[in-house]
Amino acid sequence: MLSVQRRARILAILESETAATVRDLAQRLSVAESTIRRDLDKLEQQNCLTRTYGGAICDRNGHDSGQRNYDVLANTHRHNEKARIGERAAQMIHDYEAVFLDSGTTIEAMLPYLTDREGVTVVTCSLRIAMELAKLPHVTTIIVGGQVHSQTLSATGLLALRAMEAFQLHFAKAFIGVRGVTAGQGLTNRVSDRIPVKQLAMAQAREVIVVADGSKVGALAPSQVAPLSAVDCLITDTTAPPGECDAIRATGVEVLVV
Amino acid sequence: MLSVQRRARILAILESETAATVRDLAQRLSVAESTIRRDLDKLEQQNCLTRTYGGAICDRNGHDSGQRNYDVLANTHRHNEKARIGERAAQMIHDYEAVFLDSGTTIEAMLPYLTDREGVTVVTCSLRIAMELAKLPHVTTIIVGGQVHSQTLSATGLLALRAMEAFQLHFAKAFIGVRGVTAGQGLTNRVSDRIPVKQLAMAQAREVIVVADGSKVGALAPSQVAPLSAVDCLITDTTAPPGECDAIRATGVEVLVV
DNA sequence: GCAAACTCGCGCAAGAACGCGCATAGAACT
DNA sequence: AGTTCTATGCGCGTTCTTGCGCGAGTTTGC
Repeated sequence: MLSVQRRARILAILESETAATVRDLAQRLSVAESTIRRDLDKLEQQNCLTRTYGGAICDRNGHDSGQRNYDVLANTHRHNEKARIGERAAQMIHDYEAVFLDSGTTIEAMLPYLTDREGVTVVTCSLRIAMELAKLPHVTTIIVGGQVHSQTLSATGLLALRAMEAFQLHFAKAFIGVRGVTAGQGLTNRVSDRIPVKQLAMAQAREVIVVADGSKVGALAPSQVAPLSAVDCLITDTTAPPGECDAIRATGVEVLVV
Repeated sequence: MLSVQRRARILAILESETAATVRDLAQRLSVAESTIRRDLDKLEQQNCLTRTYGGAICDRNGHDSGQRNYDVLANTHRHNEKARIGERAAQMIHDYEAVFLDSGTTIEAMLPYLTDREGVTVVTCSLRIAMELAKLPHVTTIIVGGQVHSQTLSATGLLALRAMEAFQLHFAKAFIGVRGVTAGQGLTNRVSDRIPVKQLAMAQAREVIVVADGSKVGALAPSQVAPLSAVDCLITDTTAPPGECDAIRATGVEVLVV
């Protein structure tokens, strides 16, 4: 076996098991422990893993590890809810459609359920979503340009608007994530130059679908993104206050509780 | 059997099995190991594969983890050279400058040396570079929009051109990576819709810096990106053929060998 | 807080792979 | 027929990888 192959296997093992000991790797690959140590050193130099005493841990998602920690911390107890919302939202994307995907963890929860789509065109402002989708062979992925927002890793600002205008894109559906949804104030969000991007995407879409976990329903954020009249469908989970769901439904928005 | 037939079989084997040893290839093709080594050298020159100690791995790999493997495996023995090129190139970026960074592993090697810059604006078509740079607080990162190329994870095509035009950006310096640099044919690359993006970035830059490891110097790829007259500086390593370096220097390009 | 067990880094030696020069064989050209 | 050129195989010195042993450093458990 080539040394590069052995290193690739080490990475593969680490990726699937997150961590491994030097001894275990040496046994599984039938080489001396010192060889494994040398391999781990080299791979660490290339930022592929992080060396620890007695083994190594995976660096996969190195760039988004901070974000991922954030995700994990913020959403541990809601993980199942988000996955269900993502699955339901993904069902609304049909083969050969063009859709817009906003940035955000709830939108990202759709990605695992898009692997079998054919001929779908996805436009997104999220670098993370774009990188994930680029793996799928039957999906055309288009990233919106613009200034990169370091927290959300998405394209924002005036340049993003200009890029979207220059692309002259139209979507069958736009999937939007927000911080708050209420019957009275509609969609609200933190003050951010990501808001105009959401607005433009909604304007260019035939159908607007908002995804929001239960904690967002009835919540109010400082800046209004759009009134509910601009929304066709809201997908949320069973932790959403039923009263608010009914009130939103009364404005003509289809509310799906999963 | 003709030598070209044998090389074609080597490529076929590599493509289906990703990697192979010199010994294995010699046995399967019934020739001496030295012959296989010569074949692998030639095929590497043509960027068809990447030589490793004891064998070779395939360059053209499927999507999935192909890119990652390519990065990790292909650059093991060149790691130091690339890092040196990256360091030297990064030195050319000064505080409060606006620069364009192309996609590619050699360009990515610049990133570790940009952590202490102040007020730099970086425009890039590479999702990976954009994600890395977004971590840096004192750097403004702008991603070019467009269709995402799955192998390189970069924005390409007509949409990328439109985005760059809409942004109306100008750069102090553009850092470009290519597959081949020769005194006669200038910059050459694989046929790809990434080429117009490189060309536009070069046109918008006051100074064009090409980064290319030694294997690219004197190498020829099928499609011309630009003549050398469009280039101000070439940064390469000591493995570059000195004769070609001199010939490139004679055309007025500053050649830095690190 | 200390000892035992474990892990690490380093140097060394054996074996594998490499590059290079040279000789041979066949093809192409004169 | 002779010459030149290219491709191939072989031998040899060099370089690289790997495994092992040992002293030093680190973790664990009492």
